[in-house]
Amino acid sequence: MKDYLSGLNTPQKEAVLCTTGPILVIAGAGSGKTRVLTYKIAHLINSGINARKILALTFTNKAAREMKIRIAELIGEKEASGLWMGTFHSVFSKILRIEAESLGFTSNFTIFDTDDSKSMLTSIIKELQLDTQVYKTNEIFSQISMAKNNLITPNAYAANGELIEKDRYKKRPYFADIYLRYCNKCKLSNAMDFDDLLLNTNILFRDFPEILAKYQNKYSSILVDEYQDTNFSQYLIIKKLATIHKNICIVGDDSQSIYSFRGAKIENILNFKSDYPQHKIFKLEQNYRSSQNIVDAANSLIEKNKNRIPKTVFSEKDKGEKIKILKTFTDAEEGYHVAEDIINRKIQYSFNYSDFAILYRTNAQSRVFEEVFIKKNIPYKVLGSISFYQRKEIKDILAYFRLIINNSDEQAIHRIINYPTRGIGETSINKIISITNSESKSFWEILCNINSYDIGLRGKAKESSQRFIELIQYFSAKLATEPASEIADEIIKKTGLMQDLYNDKTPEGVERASNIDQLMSGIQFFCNEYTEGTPSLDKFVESIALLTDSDLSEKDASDRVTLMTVHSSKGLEFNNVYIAGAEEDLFPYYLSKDSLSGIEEERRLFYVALTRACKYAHISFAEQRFRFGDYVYSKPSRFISELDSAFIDFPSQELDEPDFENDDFSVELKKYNKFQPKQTKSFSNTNNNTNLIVKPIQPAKKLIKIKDANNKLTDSNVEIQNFNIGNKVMHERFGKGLVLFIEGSDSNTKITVEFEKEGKKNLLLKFAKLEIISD
DNA sequence: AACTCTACATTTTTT
DNA sequence: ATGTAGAGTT
Repeated sequence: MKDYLSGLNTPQKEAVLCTTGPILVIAGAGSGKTRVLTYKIAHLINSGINARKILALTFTNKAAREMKIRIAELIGEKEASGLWMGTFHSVFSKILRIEAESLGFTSNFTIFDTDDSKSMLTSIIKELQLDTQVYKTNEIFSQISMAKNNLITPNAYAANGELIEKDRYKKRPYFADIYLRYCNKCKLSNAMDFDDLLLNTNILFRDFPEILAKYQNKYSSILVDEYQDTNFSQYLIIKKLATIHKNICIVGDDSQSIYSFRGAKIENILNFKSDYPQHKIFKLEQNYRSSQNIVDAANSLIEKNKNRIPKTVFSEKDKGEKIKILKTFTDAEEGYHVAEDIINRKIQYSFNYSDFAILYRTNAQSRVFEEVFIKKNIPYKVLGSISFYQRKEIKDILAYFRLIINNSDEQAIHRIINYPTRGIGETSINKIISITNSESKSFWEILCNINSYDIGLRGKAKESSQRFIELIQYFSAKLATEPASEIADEIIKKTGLMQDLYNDKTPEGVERASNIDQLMSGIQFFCNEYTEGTPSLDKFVESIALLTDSDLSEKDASDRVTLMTVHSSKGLEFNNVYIAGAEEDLFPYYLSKDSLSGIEEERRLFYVALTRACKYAHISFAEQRFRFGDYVYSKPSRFISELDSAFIDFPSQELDEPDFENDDFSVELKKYNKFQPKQTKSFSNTNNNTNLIVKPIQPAKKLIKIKDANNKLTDSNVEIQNFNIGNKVMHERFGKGLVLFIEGSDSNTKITVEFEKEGKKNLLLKFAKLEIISD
């Protein structure tokens, strides 16, 4: 056994050695949080606690895996083997499989992924004949998700007058019906979505005290990582499990709470103290990752947040370089200069490409970097592109697997009942669905008893559905005895899927075929590694249901620059970090700007981005960015000016008053020659088709008002955000409209203007063509 | 059932 | 710009 305490500083050591009672570890960025957690678990086991009695919850599979390995290294594989460590979803899905019967599920229940949930919702909305423009699948989905994460079941929802009233106000009075129907369908499918894994755990613990007691006694120590990102549902599970022993250790950093859009409640960590009055707090404030400059700058930013636990993160590393701020004219140029900077630094300081990361707010921003990296021959990898398991060909095969494991899985049936084509068309499927609804039976059940119901399927459809059932049953019978690899092999042969794909010689077809190969070898690998009995297909599907993309693309050890969103960078570190697109409306993102909590979360996000850097941080923003097919002008992010200027390297006068009106466009335009005013574009997204007209009022320094087709000043619900023009322009509010001062332009100048229509944020970036008409 | 056309929206995503 | 979903066409 290693001396695992010697490598820890005082607060770390104290946190590790304190093994009983409620413990809150506030772990600043880079303060050795994972280290404390792993050492603490090792210490618990060393001090005689059976690993089986320890429950350690993480937020990613990756974090769980890495920690397990490190614990095994510390205390030996055997001692660590019984440890319950995993994500909330994986741990509680295991418990739910054990206890499934109590809730009316069977242990082979399917886990619906987001796509399954959404497509089920889409079909429900259509069945109820609701307006898809009002009942948008994505919005309904996230509303259901939020309800579930706050433990509001469909019945509780329907009984809650306030919620019902809100829906009525939002013109969506049927939301509760959709929600109820969705839950019923999931149940009929013997399926749970991601949120159900947590919700049903709560229901299980609420309705079956003896089951709750079993697990309360089982886990004598509970540890939770990334507590700031737990939602209410997770919070309550932990709270319930910890009531007996009260040995609960939560680790987190309120400053890094960036997942509220998924229901995470920063209050969980802020309220820990009042939840457990007898708690102890340990603050890890020494940052071992970043230079002083970076830590100090990040502190100066995060201090602007009101809602936080006070702490002072410090670094004892070198002062390091100041944070460099780069302003460019276009996004393309931003990419160019960043690439140059990477090349220079790589040579100057002998860095590897893998020492560099580019962090951005939105995935769409990766493009410009990819383009320039290709041109300049810089190797790179983009994280967070389409997931392997999201691909159609993979999902199709997985649907076969899922249906074989769980015949009730309606989403799986929909996917494959007519793939490959069997002549069971939409009409037949719709007939069955309507019976499914009236009889409250699963799709499969109806299909199996096709003669008992008045379905009216004609000869061919009936015959092929019979053969389809037999095919699935044939495989279902083999589940328990045959290894996954053999069944999978037979499936793709018997169904003709393989044939289809290998016959397709288009580049896409070849790629699809290779993806199938990859899946197959993945299954083979799973079977080879499996040690506890038969590596059956259901075990395989279970093992991948809760995986994400980042769990797969780990092994790539090649030397590349990493491109990813700030969100996915959490927990990682790089010697050189480039934060790109530090512009208002992009970072902070415009949809997050209307509330203080939104802005604070964006600020935390920026804080996370900055604190990924060990030695060097670089922030860039472009004045003009190609977005949604048009050029968009933006101002530098407020977060740049919030950074204490002592730690940054940027001409101060530009920083103080970042406003683009004062820039000389004509010079820039000449220099870059990239600016092309839009020729024509109608205000396409409005119903009333207003033609806006710009009218000069003064001849010398032209004062221009925006008027509508009736020659009236535009009313206040059209707000001009920004504009493009080939001349120097200034603008200011003028009553209901907006006044543009255009210097030296003649009356034929075309200009484009961005609008935001009240209540319709998604119109923010739509352009309208304006004409200048003379008096 | 496969194809083409059109309208539309456009964040972040540990599970 | 780009991707997708739904409608319409062959």
